[in-house]
Amino acid sequence: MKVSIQKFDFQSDKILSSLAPEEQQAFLDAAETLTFKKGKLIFYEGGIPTGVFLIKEGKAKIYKTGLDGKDQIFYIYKAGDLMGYHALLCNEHYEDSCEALETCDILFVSKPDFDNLLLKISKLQLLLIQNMSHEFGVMVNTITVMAHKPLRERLALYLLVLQERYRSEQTEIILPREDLANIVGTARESLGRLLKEFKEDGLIEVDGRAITIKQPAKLQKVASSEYS
Amino acid sequence: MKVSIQKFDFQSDKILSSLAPEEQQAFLDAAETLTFKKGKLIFYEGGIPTGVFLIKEGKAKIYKTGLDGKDQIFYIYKAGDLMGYHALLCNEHYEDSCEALETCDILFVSKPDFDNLLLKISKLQLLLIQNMSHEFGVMVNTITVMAHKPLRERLALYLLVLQERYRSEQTEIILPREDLANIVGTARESLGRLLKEFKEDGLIEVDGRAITIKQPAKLQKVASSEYS
DNA sequence: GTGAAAATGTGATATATGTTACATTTTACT
DNA sequence: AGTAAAATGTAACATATATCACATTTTCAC
Repeated sequence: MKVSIQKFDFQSDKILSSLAPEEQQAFLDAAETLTFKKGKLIFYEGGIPTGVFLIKEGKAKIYKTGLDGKDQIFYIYKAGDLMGYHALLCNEHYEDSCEALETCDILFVSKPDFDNLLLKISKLQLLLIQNMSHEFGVMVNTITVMAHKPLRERLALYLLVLQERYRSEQTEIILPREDLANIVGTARESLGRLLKEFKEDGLIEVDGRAITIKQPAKLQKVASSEYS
Repeated sequence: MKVSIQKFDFQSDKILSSLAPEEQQAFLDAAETLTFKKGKLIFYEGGIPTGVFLIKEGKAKIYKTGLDGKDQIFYIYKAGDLMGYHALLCNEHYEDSCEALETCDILFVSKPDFDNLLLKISKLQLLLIQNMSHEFGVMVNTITVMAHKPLRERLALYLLVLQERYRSEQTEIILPREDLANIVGTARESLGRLLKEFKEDGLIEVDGRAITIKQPAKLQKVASSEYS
């Protein structure tokens, strides 16, 4: 059975984009713009949430550092995505950290202002509910993949997922090997070996850090445990 | 660093129990009672949600079947827990399946009735938001554990988690080995071997299917990568 | 209670992936 | 542009865990 890529997409751009123009404007009015340079932390595990973040420009990774010091990356947010609202909404400390992968322009709305928006824009609560219940399904799929799929299939799958997420902006996947390894859940060295194999099989093309998918259909098959 | 058990608990009993008595009554009034015998499916992956479920009596597992035919269990729900609302709320098909682990008495509220409750009980939306954002953190932790922790630590952790969840009703963990393996994310045989080790080390006691934790503190250490 | 079916225990074996160590290349800062 | 620091490639090796095959026990239905 084919694995569907959309089942790994949070659709975090849908919350804001589903609001009416004047409601979106209310959000913009409440926001201030912050800039995070590459490598800077936007929020971090254990920290206390003070608001929500909307990426205007750039990409950021959400991850968690395990006891062994290795990171697990759950998601790469891109321009248009709303993020950092989970811990805020349940009044808990952040369970995860968020780091800018490149220079990011970010709209920040403080907790009081966001609470205000929640009251003023009745639809917003419903959109959050819809989005988080969708995210739950994504997490369920992610856990299944991590726990059961062998590395080769995980890599094939996540290459497709990343490609899809980057598609609107660029055709290649540009990401440090270590980050890619931490998405797929493996060691940097094992990742390298497999990338080489994929390259030799003509599934992808590699140019330094940039990975281009050449045969998505075949990659799909690998991701779905159907390889010759 | 110590792994905290509560970070793996959905707190799915909190939604209903946080409502005022008359609001809870409204829920009860909208519900009908269904009984599922052991092994029966309450809902299943790919199915279309028609309502939500509250367990009155019994336990149920939420799981997903991988392409390889092996199940991954995410959660064991028990009496008092509300479940099955994610797919309903985002208008998607179920991503997971739910099966009764023992005979379950379940309160079912149909989608139209639940929508009604959402309108009538303003607090309910907020409680759902709070709960799902909390669940997100649990999922984040679960993925990290699955991707990074070795089997021994995962088993120690989940024994503690299960013990905590069962605590109010019984002191032992009673679960088929296969289910336990599918929670921890391993093969039945590997699980068996490790249980034997734990038993020999005096960490647990095993009597047929029943597992009793004898040294929770030591198990904690194993779960936290601190074993001698 | 009894027997068939299911679940569990056990041991041998295979293998995927992590680990270690180091050479080489690329990146990014001044 | 030059250089130190970071990232990546490579190979040998170690090992945790899956797999397979089968004996044994337990469970459950009749």
